[in-house]
Amino acid sequence: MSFWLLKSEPEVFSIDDLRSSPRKTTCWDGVRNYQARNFLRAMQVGDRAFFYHSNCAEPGIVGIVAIVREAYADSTAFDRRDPHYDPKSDRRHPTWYMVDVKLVRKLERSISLTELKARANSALAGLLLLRRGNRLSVLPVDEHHWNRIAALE
DNA sequence: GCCAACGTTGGC
DNA sequence: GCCAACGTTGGC
Repeated sequence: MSFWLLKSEPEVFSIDDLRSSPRKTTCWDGVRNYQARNFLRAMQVGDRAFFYHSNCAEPGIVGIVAIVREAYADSTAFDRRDPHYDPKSDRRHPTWYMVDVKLVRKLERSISLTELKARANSALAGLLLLRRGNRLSVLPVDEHHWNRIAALE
């Protein structure tokens, strides 16, 4: 089992939106960065991911999700009217992929980016989320980092 | 709203 | 292949 972190802007899709989704499941579409896409394709059913709120008043980890369907073609890339439309992606050889994720639970207490940063030089040294200039919306998380973060809740 | 960081595009 | 211009991300 591998561990990941998925960013979402809460004004676009929040942890509460996921909680109120049918079967508390959603497809994680719209990823248009090759490195992030490669991480999506490496995900396996049963993997866990932190749900992270970005670009908001208090960025941080707000929940835990499970991967419930492995990577498949992101259909929004084929839809001319979709903001994530990409004419370079074709149905036979898709450029972009998505996975399905299901809510495991919303954290009782969010873990803010500030809190994570406070441990950037100790318990969470090397955490990719804290790397300078990091903008990837899909990131792997080492198991020992996962455990240390989970212990902060 | 600002701006640093980074990815992509396209001319050459 | 280089690199300037441009667009996006995301913290603040």
